[in-house]
Amino acid sequence: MKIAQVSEQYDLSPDTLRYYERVGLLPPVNRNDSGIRDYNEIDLRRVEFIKCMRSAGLPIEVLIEYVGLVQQGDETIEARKQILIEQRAQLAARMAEMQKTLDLLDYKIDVYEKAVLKKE
Amino acid sequence: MKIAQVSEQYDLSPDTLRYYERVGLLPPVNRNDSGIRDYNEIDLRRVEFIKCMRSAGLPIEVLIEYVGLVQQGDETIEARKQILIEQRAQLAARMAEMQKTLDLLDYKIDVYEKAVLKKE
DNA sequence: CCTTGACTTGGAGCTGACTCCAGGTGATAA
DNA sequence: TTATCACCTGGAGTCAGCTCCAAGTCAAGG
Repeated sequence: MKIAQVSEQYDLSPDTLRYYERVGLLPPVNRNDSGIRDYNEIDLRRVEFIKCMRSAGLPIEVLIEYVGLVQQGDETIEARKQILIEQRAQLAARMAEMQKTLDLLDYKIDVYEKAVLKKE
Repeated sequence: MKIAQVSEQYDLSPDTLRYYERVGLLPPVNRNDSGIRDYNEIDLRRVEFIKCMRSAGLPIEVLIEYVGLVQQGDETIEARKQILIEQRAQLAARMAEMQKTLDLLDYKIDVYEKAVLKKE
């Protein structure tokens, strides 16, 4: 699968896909005889994983470390697990913050709604 | 209340507080005779609101627009409400994305946990 | 009187994460 | 054969949101 299709399928620009590869977030993708990237199933699963993690705000640096450990084999399972646990905790903390903001927004919207009704 | 105390109380750097004022996120704070900022109760409530919104990722530009409308009085209540509704929706969407990622992290952590147990 | 320390300003610099661009290659279509 | 098109590369540019800095002011303590 060429980069344009991957780009479309995962809604990531070709530049972003190449950027991910460049910084080591995605291990080098195989090329055809003309040097053009040909993404295989494994690459696609990686792209999907990265997209998911990035969409939740996990930093690229952390993900680079994680995929580096994956490349190194089973010795690194414990280290990988620790990274995920740490990131899970930070993610949960961010979500809790956001929930507070959501509650405040709901409250304020409600107040505005009542103000609008009163004016009418 | 001087900037250092506000900084401490809300865990925002003095530079950040001045930056918020500079870009119009915080209306100009009163100064004492020496030109030093003296935050009053209203300022503090604004700081708290901004901190809350920013911690959930609402863009500064949107918040500037919102506080601008607040300054303009009751005519803008409907517009303000619409901004909050829109931001609430985007926030909820981001949280839903994050929940998916959280679930995937939980699943992966569990898989790693089982892998560790098997090895022992 | 002089120093210290918290404050002021305008402006430059930084970080993370892309995003864009110029210049080049190779396969296909007219 | 020539033009079009998708792809390639290295490197520069962009954006949001701070963060830092130099140079200056002022009040209080020794």
